[in-house]
Amino acid sequence: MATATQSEGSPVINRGRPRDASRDEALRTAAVEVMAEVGYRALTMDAVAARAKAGKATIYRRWESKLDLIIDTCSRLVNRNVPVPDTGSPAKDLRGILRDFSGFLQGPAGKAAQALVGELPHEPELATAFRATFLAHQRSVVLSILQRGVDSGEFDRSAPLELVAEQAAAAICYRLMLTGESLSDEWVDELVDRGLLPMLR
Amino acid sequence: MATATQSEGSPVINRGRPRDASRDEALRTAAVEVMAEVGYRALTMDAVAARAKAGKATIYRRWESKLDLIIDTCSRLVNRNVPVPDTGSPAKDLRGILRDFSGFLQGPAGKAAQALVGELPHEPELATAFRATFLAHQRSVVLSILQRGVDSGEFDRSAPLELVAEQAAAAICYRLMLTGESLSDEWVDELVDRGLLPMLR
Amino acid sequence: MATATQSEGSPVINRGRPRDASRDEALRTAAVEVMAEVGYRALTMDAVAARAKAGKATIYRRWESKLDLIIDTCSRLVNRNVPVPDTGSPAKDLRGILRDFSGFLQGPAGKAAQALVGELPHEPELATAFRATFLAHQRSVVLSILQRGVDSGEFDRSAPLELVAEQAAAAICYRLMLTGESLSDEWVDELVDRGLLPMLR
Amino acid sequence: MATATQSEGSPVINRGRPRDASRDEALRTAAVEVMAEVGYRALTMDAVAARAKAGKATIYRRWESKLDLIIDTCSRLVNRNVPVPDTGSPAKDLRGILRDFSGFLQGPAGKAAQALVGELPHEPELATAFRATFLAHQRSVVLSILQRGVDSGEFDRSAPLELVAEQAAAAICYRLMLTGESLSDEWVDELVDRGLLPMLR
DNA sequence: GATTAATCGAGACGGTACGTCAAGTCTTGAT
DNA sequence: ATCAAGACTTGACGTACCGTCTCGATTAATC
Repeated sequence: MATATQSEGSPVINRGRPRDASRDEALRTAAVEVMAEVGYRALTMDAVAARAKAGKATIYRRWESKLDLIIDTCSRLVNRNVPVPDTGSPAKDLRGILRDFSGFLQGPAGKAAQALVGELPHEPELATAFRATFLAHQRSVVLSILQRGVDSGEFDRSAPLELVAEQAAAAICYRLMLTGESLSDEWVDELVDRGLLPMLR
Repeated sequence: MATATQSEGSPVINRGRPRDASRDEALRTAAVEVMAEVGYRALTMDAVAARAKAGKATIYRRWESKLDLIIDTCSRLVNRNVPVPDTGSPAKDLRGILRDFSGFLQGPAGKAAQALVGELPHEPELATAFRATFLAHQRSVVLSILQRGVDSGEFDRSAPLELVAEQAAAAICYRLMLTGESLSDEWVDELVDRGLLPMLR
Repeated sequence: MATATQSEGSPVINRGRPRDASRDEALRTAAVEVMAEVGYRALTMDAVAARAKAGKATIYRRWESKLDLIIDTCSRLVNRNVPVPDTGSPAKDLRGILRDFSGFLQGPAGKAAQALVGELPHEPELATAFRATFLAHQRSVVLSILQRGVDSGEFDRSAPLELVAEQAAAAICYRLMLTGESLSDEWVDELVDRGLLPMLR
Repeated sequence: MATATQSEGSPVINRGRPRDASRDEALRTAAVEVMAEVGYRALTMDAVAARAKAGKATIYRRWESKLDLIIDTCSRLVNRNVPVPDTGSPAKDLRGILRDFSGFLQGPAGKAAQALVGELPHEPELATAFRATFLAHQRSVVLSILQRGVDSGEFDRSAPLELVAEQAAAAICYRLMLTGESLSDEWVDELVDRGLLPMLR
């Protein structure tokens, strides 16, 4: 999988005109816009290039394929700095972080994620990257909150934390991608109170 | 959305050679086979036509597009007669039906469903059909089992049945489509025992 | 090559519904009309069938192919009864018959003939039929007039009659099909007086 | 009608990769070959593309249609440098140039020309181009020889030169396209001696 | 300051699939 | 057996997109 900028400290000195970093930005922006408008399937490299007023070669110099472009673009959307709430109440923190995720996923990142799901079974690299970026971070954050609850004695020591984290993510993704219903704060609260907390005793 | 055979009792007399129903069958079979081999993205109408020894026009006479063909084909896969278990133990029934769903979704139908998810946001008709076929039936079956449990007093009267049914579907879909982990019977049992039953008291 | 009506005195008695002869007429009329409107290339069997309110099978029961239909249809246009003029003056008769041919060829028959020319090299049967119908009759009529002139002593005994007849036909076809200029009576007269008569002394 | 290469001195600067002129050549060569093998009707763009190892888009970038491709290709065949004979004897020159034309038209160019004739009535642009390329040059060359004969006093001053030139072309085209007889040198000589020279006194 | 080499936008290139259309055959119910 | 209607297979059509390539023109680091 290609990356937009070579980050290894190569001993080879770079001769010639260096890449214009502003093109990276313009291309990723264009990709997100086109993706949001027409979806993954109907997104064409020509359209992205045209929107960014770039040549197609400029795209392929940075990313190996349409899929690669989209994965990289979406990853950057996801890898933002989420301030993990720590109010002293794990239940409250859980509601907080899931509200945050829900809100975030109702934006372009959610649409992008959904567009990629259909490609996962036949694109192993994509699947790996997708799980590493979209799923892993969310999961670890939720798990840390759950663990904090166990440590403080608020949650049962023998509660299936992994399963709870998975159920939290599953509920959000199901609504987002399958039923298409909105991820309102009220719904998140009900999910936590009546769906997740019972699993934690 | 096109349907392969007009079923309404139309007052218009049917003139000309009627559609060859065996072609419907052959085309749907070919579509499933090709889909299973190469996935949705790489499935081509030419390939389906060739496999069914049919002309492309014969496909387009029945379905408007590749998507339409796949939706219809998959819907028929899903709408099978699931014998709803009734052992007297709602918990057992729940495990049974979810095991059944899980097994079924690990076959071609599951792959097909996943392939369609990415198209939902930009294809309202597809979304409607998808939810009506893939989701609604599963949901109603689960709900009927839950209700039986409430009626028999085994489940709490105030339990959030809708939410439980949603969580059951969400868990399965999340594993199937997002994490890609297998839907083993053991996992289903754990899901029911530690994820769903706690929500029912 | 098929003919529209079986003319051989077959001993086989005809069972079942006999062919509707009025359909022959309707189909030929439709063929001429469509041909005149869009030309040979763009003429479709569906269009002819639709115009004649007939089924395609009804056409193919009578003619083997599109080409066959057109050849047969055009032949009937050409094989009309031309009253060969005989005024006592062979030169006058020549002008008369060529004026007649010219006028006739500016109608649908001329368009049809032109449409067929492009097909001749790769359709030997068509070529044979074309020459037998479109060319042979015209030629024999002209030749008979020329011979009459020789017999009466008005034309030279050693004149190349075949060549003259060919030049007459060539001139008309060239204008009709190649240059597209009109075949006016004045032009025909000039052709005869300054082109053909000098060849006859 | 499209032309393969823009030749006007356009003020617009040429951006992007320029057309590969060698593809023009390869495509025209392929077109002539396929045309010679199967004729105009059976010539397919796919066949031409395959023979030239080109994509279909590369053809359609240069020519609007099959017809356009063939017209352009044939025009180049026709527009060769014919050395107009000048032996001092206009009659001899006339025989020479008509022998040359005849020989040339029995090759691929003649077949191509014939294929196009049937399209002329319904394709005004084609007709114009056809007349400008196939007919005009031939005609002017013949006329120049005739004029030379008039100037030298060998041909009558009041001879209908235009008509003679037209008859010459008509005779050749008629044999080539209509009767299909061969354009032998003997026949050309007879045409000149007994058909054309008598018109010139 | 001149040279060098990789960049840039633009768009042509071979290839593949698309969805449409026509030719000629076959199948229905009705006459 | 005929008729109109229209479904059927086959195969070409002209378009669109992918990923590569080639052009003239920048642009920065090296010489």
